[in-house]
Amino acid sequence: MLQKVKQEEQLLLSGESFNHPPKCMTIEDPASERCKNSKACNNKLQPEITSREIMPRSLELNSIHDFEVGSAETCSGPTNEAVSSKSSISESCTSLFPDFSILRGEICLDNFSIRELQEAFRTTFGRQTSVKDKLWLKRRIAMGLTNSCHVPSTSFTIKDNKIILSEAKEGEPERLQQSKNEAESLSMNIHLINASSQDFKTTLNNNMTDQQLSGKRLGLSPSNHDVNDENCQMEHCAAKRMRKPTKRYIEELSELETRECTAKSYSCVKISERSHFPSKRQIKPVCDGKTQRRIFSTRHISVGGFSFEVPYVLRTRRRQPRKNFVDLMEYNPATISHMVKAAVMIPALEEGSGNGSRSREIVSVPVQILQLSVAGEGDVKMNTKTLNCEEDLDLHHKGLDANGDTTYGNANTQPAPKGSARRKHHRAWTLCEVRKLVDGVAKYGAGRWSEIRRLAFASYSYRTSVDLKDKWRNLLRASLAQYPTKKEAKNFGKQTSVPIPTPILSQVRELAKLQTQTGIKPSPKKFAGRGGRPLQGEGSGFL
DNA sequence: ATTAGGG
DNA sequence: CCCTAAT
Repeated sequence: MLQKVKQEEQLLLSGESFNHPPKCMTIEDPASERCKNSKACNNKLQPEITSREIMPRSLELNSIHDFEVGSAETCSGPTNEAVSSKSSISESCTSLFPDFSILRGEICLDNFSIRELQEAFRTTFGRQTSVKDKLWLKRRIAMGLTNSCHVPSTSFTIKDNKIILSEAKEGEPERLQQSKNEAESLSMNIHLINASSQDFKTTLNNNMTDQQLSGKRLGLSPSNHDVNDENCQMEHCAAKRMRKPTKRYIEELSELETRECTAKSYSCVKISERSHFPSKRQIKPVCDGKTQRRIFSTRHISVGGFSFEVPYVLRTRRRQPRKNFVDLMEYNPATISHMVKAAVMIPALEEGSGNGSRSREIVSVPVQILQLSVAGEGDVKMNTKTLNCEEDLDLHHKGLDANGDTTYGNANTQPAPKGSARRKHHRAWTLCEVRKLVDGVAKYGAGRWSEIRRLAFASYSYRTSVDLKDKWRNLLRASLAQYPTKKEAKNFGKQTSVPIPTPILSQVRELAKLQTQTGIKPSPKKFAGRGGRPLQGEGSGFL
């Protein structure tokens, strides 16, 4: 019986044109025999649909509803431009009954040739497509028509991987009450593979006709494992409410898209063309002036209505995506010349926010003037003018120190985006800082890092207590390691970082010894090296 | 949030 | 410096 019906349907389909109502071909129940003739079906449908005109527009207006109402009112009216503008499809749209063929998604689109599908795609999305994949086109069109559809469903359920449409007669309001038997009669052979199909468990809004339902369902059932990534994105955008993507998500997306865009000649532009944002993916490689090698590149991505600029470098970072060119510049100073503008325009995110969030107790905030001067082939010298840096005068001759100290400090006039992660790749410890640290340890004791930071590092907002602890550990190591070898003189000239003066190291040793003695922490083996070598100024009174 | 410790 | 566990 079923076969028979289907065969009939096939026949009808082959004979009929696109405006064949899908309901008639999906009917599996003998109860639907009344619809054997598609014309009859359509004729029946018409009064019902026109009666829908009174459907309140304000009631959950979405694209589909708009569309439906428009179709119902006047078939070629201005409201349903999607229909009326279709070249081949619109032919079937007479003034007598609305054309729901488009809404029928796969079923009716099945009959389209690729060219027609492309045309439909064009009128749906307002742009051309060169895709020849029929399936893809169908799904795209259906998706486009159901995009952002909210599916307020009250009259169909899912059962046995089928969407069971609850509908009594065509368009009767009491279809909500109809018998299950009748409901089964209209069950669609739509398999919802997606686990989210449970979401459809609710029933559809009773304002919808079965045709509309079928259209929606076709659009919404993400049952195809499409290979196309962008298509999947599109689907998700349409099927779910988008949530603001997390940083991690952006990163991963970045990774994915990088692969995608490098592997094949990407055609991803077309996704976002209709977006509100100018979010055509832009690839902006930054090349080294000399080697012309790509160092990094960024491009815009738009996810769920949010536009981001994501450097490809992010792929290598597992967290805390780099937002700041400064970070990159630290590693690729040669690229600075290409990014001076960016460097000037981009605020120092980390310090800006760090100051605000972490150190309220800042007594004196050094005001700096950041000057970028491009010299030669990308060699940039950072000149920081520190107006208020106490006790650092002895270091000013070292560009590195001054640089590491406050270069990216508080000079930003732009508001620092909040929540920007503290990302300090490398900020060399200045002698000043080391002294302060040692002083703090001497005063407050090792281990009370937060206190030291608060009291002794008030003006160094970028040093956290963890930093202090780490530095102290390193100092300790250095002091212990360096002491027996006594070859610090050799390292002195080579080290790029600040060579820690011997007195300080000795002092560190002393302090360490002291700490262990008074010690909360019994770890004598660490400081097994006998501490006695007397040095100038080594006494604890010095700092 | 702070600290300690491994990486 | 980063990360994480422990507190």
